Amino acid sequence: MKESTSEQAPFDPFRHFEFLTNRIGRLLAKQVGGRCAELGYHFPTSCIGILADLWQRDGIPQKDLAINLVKSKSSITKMLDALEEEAMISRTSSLQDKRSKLIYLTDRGKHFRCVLEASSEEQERKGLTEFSHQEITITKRVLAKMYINLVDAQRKAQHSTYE
Amino acid sequence: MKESTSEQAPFDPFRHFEFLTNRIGRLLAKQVGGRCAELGYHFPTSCIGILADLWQRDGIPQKDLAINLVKSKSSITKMLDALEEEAMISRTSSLQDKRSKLIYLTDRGKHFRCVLEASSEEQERKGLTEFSHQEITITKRVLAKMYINLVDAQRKAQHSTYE
DNA sequence: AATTTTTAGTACACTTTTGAACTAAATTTC
DNA sequence: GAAATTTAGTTCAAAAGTGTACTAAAAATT
Repeated sequence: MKESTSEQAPFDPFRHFEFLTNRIGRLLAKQVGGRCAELGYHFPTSCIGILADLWQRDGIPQKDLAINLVKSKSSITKMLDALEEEAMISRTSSLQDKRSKLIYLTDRGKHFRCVLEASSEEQERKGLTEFSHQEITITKRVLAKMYINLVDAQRKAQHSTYE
Repeated sequence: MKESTSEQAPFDPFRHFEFLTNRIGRLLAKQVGGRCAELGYHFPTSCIGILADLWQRDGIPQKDLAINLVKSKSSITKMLDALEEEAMISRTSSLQDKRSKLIYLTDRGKHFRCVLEASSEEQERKGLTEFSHQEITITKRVLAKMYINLVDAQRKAQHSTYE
């Protein structure tokens, strides 16, 4: 079993979060995007991330979306254009801060949540049969915390002057 | 605790793998990309995924890279152009199958692994202090299996005639 | 063994995403 | 409280990624 040569052990991308999350993220996005297209919703797949944030809390400014979704603010602008086109969201200028625009879901945008959640849960049931409930709970908790930590670091880094 | 109104419970993106993996994937990619740039390597961040696969097994054809990385074959062509430019890999026509090109790491490409792995492990140590060894092991195992299942499904779907 | 079909990779047009420059509003500094 | 700095969002050019059409080779069909 043991190699006594000077050869380096083979690299295992599956042991590294950066590769695992990245690839799984794209694979799942593809799945979700495919299902949405079938259901007749026509906006770029990545826009669903914006809706996810709005389902959690409505009426947030674009800069928050950019930070949470890990996208540039110009990307968010374009994605919102697409979502507005499809009547999923509306932009309203904030009264407190006239620079800022608050993003709200339309009824269509709210309804879409039910559609997606249903198909999403079914997909997850199918895909995660090999794992125990506990394993899945732990995995989600670890990932959720990882995400919060990373986003937080990102948010802070934005304000500091990069060395 | 219980809501007796007809209001829907707030959506929690953190409970869904598609959002968690996608966002964490992009956050980690940003980190890794930043570190590589600092070290003087100048190719698009996503190209590191190609190197990761080659570190695991050298001399594989482009189609395998496309499937494993969840990218189109045209993307892989462009990424390999960039990596070749930076002298990280070389393309060799396969003798068995003259259509196919096998991708090999150069010495520079092999060496880069050590550079990245070192900085990657340090980063992970810092980022995962709150979790037990067991939690991390479970999370990685679940993700690794998820990835294998998803990629496999993808590979099969390619061969079937899409309804 | 000639013809058809499939497969691996490239080329190019098109979409998505980004970075840099810009506008307008808010905040800070003096 | 006027001037300088920072911040939120848009615009536009450029980069990264994809889909379609293509070439050449392999495999399957006849």
